[in-house]
Amino acid sequence: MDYRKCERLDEGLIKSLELSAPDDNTISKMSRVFQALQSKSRLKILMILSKKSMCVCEMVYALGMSQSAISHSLRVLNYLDLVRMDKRGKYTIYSIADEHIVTLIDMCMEHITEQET
Amino acid sequence: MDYRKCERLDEGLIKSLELSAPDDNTISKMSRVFQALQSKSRLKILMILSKKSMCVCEMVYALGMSQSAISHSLRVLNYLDLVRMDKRGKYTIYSIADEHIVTLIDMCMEHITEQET
DNA sequence: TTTATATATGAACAAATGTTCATTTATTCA
DNA sequence: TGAATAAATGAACATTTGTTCATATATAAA
Repeated sequence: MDYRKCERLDEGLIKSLELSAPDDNTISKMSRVFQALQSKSRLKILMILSKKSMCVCEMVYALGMSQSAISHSLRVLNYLDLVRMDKRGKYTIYSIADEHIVTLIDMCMEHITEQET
Repeated sequence: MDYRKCERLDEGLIKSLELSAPDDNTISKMSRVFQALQSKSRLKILMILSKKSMCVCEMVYALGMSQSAISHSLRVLNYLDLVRMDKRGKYTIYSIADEHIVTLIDMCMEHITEQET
């Protein structure tokens, strides 16, 4: 099937939309960020960190997850600059990297809750 | 190892944070939304739909993806209320469900671009 | 030093995902 | 009606993912 036959298709218009689209590299980075937010564990970590910066021990207690699982999750979050880490002696204190992350999560929450009505 | 021994841990404080945390069902739904946004294909679809509502044919042309891949992607996006579908004759016109989605994507983009500086 | 605590990481494995290919359903028009 | 176009879907497959378990590293305290 040749979908270029579609009578709705305005090739010129679409071409101009393509030009204003973000490049593939940007899309890849965005995809990786959403990929990080897609895990329930990592979401829970970000949500609790948005209320209070914490060391790993505190998260183990607060989230009821294993230390290993939390550390692995934090590594991903840190790699994508979603959390910041601050090593103080034997503790590593994690915190939310910036307010965009909080907004991102809030928008998603609002989307969910509005859908319910 | 018993992480409750951590001297930083304030069990009362953490308990109060747990109480204000969203329930597991909400987290699951959010996770599914981010999961949907994590695919490059679906991101591209949402981004182009944010500029113009389109039928599937137009997207095939604009995104250079197969009709099947696009349809499968749209099914996921529709299931999660990220896009709206409007059947008009033999065409199905898809559009962005609400402005939260656009904000969500914009926040992510801003996060990416700020990180680069 | 030795011991305890805090965190990071590697390997491995089940589970989930995205695409392709083939086919089906739906709609329009001749 | 039959042919053409538009869209949806099922099966199958390789790939990616998140956790667990075991272990390593780092720091502090005794």
